[in-house]
Amino acid sequence: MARKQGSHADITGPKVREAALRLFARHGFAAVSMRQIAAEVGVQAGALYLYTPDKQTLLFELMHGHLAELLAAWQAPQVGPMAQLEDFARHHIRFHLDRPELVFIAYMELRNLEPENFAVIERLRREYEDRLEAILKAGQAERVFDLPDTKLATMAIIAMLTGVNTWYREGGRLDRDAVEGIYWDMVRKAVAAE
Amino acid sequence: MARKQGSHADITGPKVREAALRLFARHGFAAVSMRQIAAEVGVQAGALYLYTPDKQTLLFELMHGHLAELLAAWQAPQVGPMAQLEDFARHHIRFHLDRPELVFIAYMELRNLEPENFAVIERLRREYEDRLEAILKAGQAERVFDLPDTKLATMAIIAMLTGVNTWYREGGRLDRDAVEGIYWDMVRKAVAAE
DNA sequence: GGTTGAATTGAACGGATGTTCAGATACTGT
DNA sequence: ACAGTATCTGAACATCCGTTCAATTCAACC
Repeated sequence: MARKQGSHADITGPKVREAALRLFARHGFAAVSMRQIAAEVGVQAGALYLYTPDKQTLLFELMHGHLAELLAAWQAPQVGPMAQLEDFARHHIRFHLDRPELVFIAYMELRNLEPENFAVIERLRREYEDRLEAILKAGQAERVFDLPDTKLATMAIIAMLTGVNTWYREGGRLDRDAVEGIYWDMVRKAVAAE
Repeated sequence: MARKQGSHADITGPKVREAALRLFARHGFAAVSMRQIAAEVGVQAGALYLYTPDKQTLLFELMHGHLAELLAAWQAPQVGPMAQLEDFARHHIRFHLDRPELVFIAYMELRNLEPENFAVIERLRREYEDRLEAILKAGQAERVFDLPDTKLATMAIIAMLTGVNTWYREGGRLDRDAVEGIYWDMVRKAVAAE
């Protein structure tokens, strides 16, 4: 037996990535075997190697795609620093709540990347942080913000916003818009000139 | 050969936990083998089972010990909510910066806990969150704080404070006291009544 | 209708996994 | 000097791992 009816590369390919995403997020990269991924796709383990050169690349491409999309999805609007920061904060929450599994993997599986791949991912993450810091610096210069250290504020804000993913569940007490508003309120106050 | 000179349980036992801590933090629970831990201790894999019933328990006890110590190490001082919050924030940063490996494991390896162990750990974590929320609620009642949602503020503050561990490195641009002060400043402003 | 080639199987590779345990060793108390 | 026991080794267990590849099957094209 080989090749069941109607099976094609353009169907199996995405299914492999989706299965890997789901399983890596749930059990962790190291704890998931190629055979488990194959079973989820409905295929034998050997067939996976038509779609990825190896397990490591499967992980790397999930992370890389995620960060590339994150960077592509947002550009600072042509407004003042306060409005830019609000746009950034709201967009960050929305984008991350839409992709909980990718976010989880991108944070948790960094140590399972080979050094070369790790460097690529870290560069992209740094790029994202730099965008936020640029806003904070601009606001600091205009005395709209009052921050003792823009780099620390950058890290603090990103940690705080990404933290939403650890507790938010669909259908809970608050919907996304409400969460967005409440978090923006805290960010705004934390950075504002008094 | 067996039992080298001067080896005793009260030496090997802690060494096993230390090796597991170091290796789990660096490579992740699933990626570390009992043989690797044994090699780090300087012993054969079989000997580990004199000190732990299995690998899972080794992980659970590291996490449990960490959270038990976290809860034991801090009690709210008999002062107003603002001073309590400052004490909490500063203590949180200090405590977490002192134990980066335990903190890392306690956040990253939750999914590798068996359901029963997971429930225990989650209960302790929840207890810690509740302490912070109690402060926020008290401050809200006294109108010292102005928060649209104390539960979200709790999660936001903890995420922000714990985030320090992801970037802080000894000997960097800022020392612990400076970081503590800067973060407390942001927390204070974020929750303060305007 | 026969040929070609993409898609997949299933077996195999060497090696690693967590855990158990009989046997060997060295320290402790008498 | 001897016995007893705590500590550890080294081999074994069954099972899993990531990856490769010849053989097979099916769909599309001529």
